[in-house]
Amino acid sequence: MKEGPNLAAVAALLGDPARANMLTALMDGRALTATELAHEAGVTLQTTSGHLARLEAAHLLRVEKQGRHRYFRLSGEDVAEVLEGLMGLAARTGHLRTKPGPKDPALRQARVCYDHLAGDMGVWAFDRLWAKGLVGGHDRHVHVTERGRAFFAGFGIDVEALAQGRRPLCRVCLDWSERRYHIAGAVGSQLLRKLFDKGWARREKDSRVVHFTPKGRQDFAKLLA
Amino acid sequence: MKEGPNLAAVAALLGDPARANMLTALMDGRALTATELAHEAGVTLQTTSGHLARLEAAHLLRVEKQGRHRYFRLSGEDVAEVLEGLMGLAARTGHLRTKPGPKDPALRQARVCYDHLAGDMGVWAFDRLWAKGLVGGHDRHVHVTERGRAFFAGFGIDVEALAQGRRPLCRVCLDWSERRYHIAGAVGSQLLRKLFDKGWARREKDSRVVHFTPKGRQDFAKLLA
DNA sequence: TTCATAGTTCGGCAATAACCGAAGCATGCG
DNA sequence: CGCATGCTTCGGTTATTGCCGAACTATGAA
Repeated sequence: MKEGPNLAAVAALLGDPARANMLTALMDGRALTATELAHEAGVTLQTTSGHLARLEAAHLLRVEKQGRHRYFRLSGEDVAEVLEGLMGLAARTGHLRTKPGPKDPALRQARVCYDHLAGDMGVWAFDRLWAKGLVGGHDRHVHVTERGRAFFAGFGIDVEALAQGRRPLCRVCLDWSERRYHIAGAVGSQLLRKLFDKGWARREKDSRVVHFTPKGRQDFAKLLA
Repeated sequence: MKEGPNLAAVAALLGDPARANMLTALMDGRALTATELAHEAGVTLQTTSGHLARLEAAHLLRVEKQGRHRYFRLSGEDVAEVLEGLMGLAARTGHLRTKPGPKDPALRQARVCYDHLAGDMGVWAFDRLWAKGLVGGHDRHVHVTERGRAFFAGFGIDVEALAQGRRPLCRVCLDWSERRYHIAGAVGSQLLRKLFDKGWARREKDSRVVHFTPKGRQDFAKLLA
């Protein structure tokens, strides 16, 4: 009758508005304190505390103690991926939160997803990497090609070194606004970092929105032309 | 504070055990009736009805009406993908369920659906009829062609006579094990009857299972070759 | 028409759990 | 030390919602 793991328990955790708000706030990969998350969720601190305990028990969050603060962050990229997927389903049903807020277009254009680039720009970048034969594979199993290694090296990303880490080198992540894949994994993470380092883009404060400078956009386009 | 679509509403839908069981049962892409889903979920039909209405309203399910049955299926691959992702998170926490149960292979191969042939054999027969140009049309509106009339006459089925009756001459029926169409309607009914009359197949007692004799299978294959 | 099956709607009950106030620890600072 | 801050635990209230029995509608078969 029933097959596979019990998804209901996890989904129920994500299904509470307060918890969902907290997780959404953590989608950008930052670590936030319980007090900050309480504010995000719009509930009192003691309520938040209970929620966070449950999320941590389910291994959806990791916590880092630091003095009298406790910093919470998503436990991994896979959590962010599922959250993005759920947003995709929600967006499809027209269940937009309220109306598309003022930040919505910016969010659709470029945003942080965990620690890599999402939105229109993220999907475009993945498309170009693929078209240029810098990443390859089929379905969702993606890898960096030989030519890709050279390309990333030229961009200041040492793929060989990343490959030593435990983290999957290259993954894809489904984009809720574009309904297509963008690049994730260690390479995706480094790619976004380089965009910031080079001054091509910067993060909006307290938001997932990523702003490209005019020149940055131009250079990025040229890079992947 | 809040960015992006409201994932809580969708996640809450997936977070109920009964609904999660229904969705899990639909994960393989088949279409199931409300009664079957009620059984899967372990709740009564009226409870199921409410759940299905909500899932459909959220566009997580699509429904196909067929006679007095309503066949539900996942609305798309993206839904299945999110469910998979949630199972992944659940599995990570060690929330495994009971083992998968054994299926009934005979039922999948050939069975009675009302009064016509379903299962692997039923879908195969419809494919052949279609490929040979004996039935035609598009989408779900199917009719017997001129050549088809001659073919069925040769098999002992008088299409002209059947056309006099109130019952639709030729319909298609969605197959739950193959999740494709097989032939139904008056012609489908007569076809199955002829299979029994000719001794090519027989019904298992108190079951929907249909057993073909070796010779019957051979002759049927030759007929539609 | 009459009967059977598939599914929906309605109403009330019961269990869950989200919420907050208040009190209790723990850490850091002066 | 005393005090403030960050967070957790406890208890009781409240709102939600999942559930089923019963009655109702719709389709099909005889």
